[in-house]
Amino acid sequence: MITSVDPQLLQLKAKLFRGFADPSRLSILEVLRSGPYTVTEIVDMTGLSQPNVSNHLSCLRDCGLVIGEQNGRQVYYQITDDRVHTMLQYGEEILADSARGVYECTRYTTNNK
Amino acid sequence: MITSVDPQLLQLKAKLFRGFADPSRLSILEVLRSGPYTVTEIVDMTGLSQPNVSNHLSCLRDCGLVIGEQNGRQVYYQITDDRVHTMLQYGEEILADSARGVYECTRYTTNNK
DNA sequence: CATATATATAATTATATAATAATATAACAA
DNA sequence: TTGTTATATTATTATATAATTATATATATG
Repeated sequence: MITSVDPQLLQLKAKLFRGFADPSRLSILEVLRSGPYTVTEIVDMTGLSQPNVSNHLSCLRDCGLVIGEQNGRQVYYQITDDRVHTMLQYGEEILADSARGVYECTRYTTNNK
Repeated sequence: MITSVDPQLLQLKAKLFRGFADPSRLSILEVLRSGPYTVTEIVDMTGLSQPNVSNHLSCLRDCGLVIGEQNGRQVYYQITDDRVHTMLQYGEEILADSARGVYECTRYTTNNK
């Protein structure tokens, strides 16, 4: 066994990607793709409950994917990093391509049923 | 409520990102970053059990992140798409930066305790 | 053919986590 | 102060999922 990678780093990285790995959090990130919004705005735009949005936002904060800035009693959340945008974009593209891939697969592969 | 995004697409995207969102799968992807390997090789390199690796590989296949090519009784797995490499890379970078960000945060922000 | 090897699958169990309901905190307004 | 709004937190429950054990399948070899 050649465990090449630090288990703690793996845990951290997995946690980071978990930020993207839930439909509710993705819908929040999709909203934030177009700019900063308050929690209430996110609640309205996603249709998720307020505590649910707050919980997911705290998860996204912990993952380092978004930051919240308090302004009076509102908190404006935004995506921290352009790479987050890129990853969301790549996610879409890979999905589109792998859907196409599945289709092509039925034409070109030899050993599937 | 302005549900801007198709829930089914969200599910699919979340599923795609789930591929990256587990330490065991990440360790498999890390192995595959350096090229195609058989299941047995991945088992040896990660220290995970064979059925566990097979299960995770089937998950990664479903997510469209890897493909397996059968060669005799071995199956060589490889990453499907360069964007997968990039996303792994970005994951690392965001992690590094957010760690740095947390540090900088204590110096530059005004409204945190 | 019988046996060994490589991989996959199924069933089970333990754990993690998403959603909900209820409540708390904090900022503002009357 | 009291009430209201915005957000966060906590506890609970239901569900999803990772790991394990055992077994199945499929490919090779003698």
